[in-house]
Amino acid sequence: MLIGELAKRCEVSIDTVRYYEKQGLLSKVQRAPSGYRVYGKKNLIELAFVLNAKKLGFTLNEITELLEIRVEKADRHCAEVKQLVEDKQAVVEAKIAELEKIRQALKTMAEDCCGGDEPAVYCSILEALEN
Amino acid sequence: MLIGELAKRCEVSIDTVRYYEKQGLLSKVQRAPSGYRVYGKKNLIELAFVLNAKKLGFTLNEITELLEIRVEKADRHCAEVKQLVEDKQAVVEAKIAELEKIRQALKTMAEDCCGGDEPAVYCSILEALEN
DNA sequence: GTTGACTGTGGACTAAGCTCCAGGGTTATG
DNA sequence: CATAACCCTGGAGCTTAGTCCACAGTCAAC
Repeated sequence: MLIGELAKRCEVSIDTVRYYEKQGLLSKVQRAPSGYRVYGKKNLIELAFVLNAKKLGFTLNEITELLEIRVEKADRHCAEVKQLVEDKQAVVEAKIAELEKIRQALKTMAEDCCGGDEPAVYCSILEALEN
Repeated sequence: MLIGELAKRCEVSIDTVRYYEKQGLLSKVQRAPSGYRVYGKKNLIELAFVLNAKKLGFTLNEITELLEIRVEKADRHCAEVKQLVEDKQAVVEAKIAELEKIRQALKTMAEDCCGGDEPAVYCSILEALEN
């Protein structure tokens, strides 16, 4: 499998695959005599791992750490992996809480505004934004 | 009031104030003979407006639009302002929904993991990430 | 009159995660 | 053999919202 097929299968761009490789997120890949990268099932799983972690909100740096544990599975503990997941969970929850506040503020603002064709001279939203 | 005081009052950096000015977010400010920027109450309110909008998740570009409406208050309608707020609300809600999904996925993963001192060879989290 | 705190400008740099490009080689198809 | 479709590398550029820097002028206090 060449890079184009891998990229298509994983629904990412070729550039992204090469970028991940450069960032050390993908292990060294075999090369054909032409210099083309040749991928196998292992590489596919590895890329899927990276992309799944991304979908869960992990940064590429954090994924590097996850990959490290994955490679050294035998010498690493479940506790380490779980910790990373729980840390991320906490970050996500904090972000949700913040967005909830914003959502509520926006909702209140929108509700207080007449929203009509009246000129905005006394618009309650503009006033609220001035403090 | 010079830039340092304005910045302190609004709890932003001096660089940020100058940056906003350069981006056209703050209207032209008076200058002392020395070239120092001299701010008044109007400028304070304007900066507060920008910062409040930022806190609500508006980008600087979107704030530019809000400011435009604010300046042309008389010729603009409440409906326009309200629309911007509602659009942002929708974006925020979408983001929350996405994060909720992630939160749930992380939670499930963490719960399924023993999290013990066992080597991570059969860690359910690592397995889940491989698809 | 000389510190020290403040302000000015223009431009470079940062984070993250790609995306695009030029200039070139390779492979499959007709 | 020609053409299209694919691949290679290195490096530049993009986005957003600033931050930092050098170098220089200004102002208040002692």
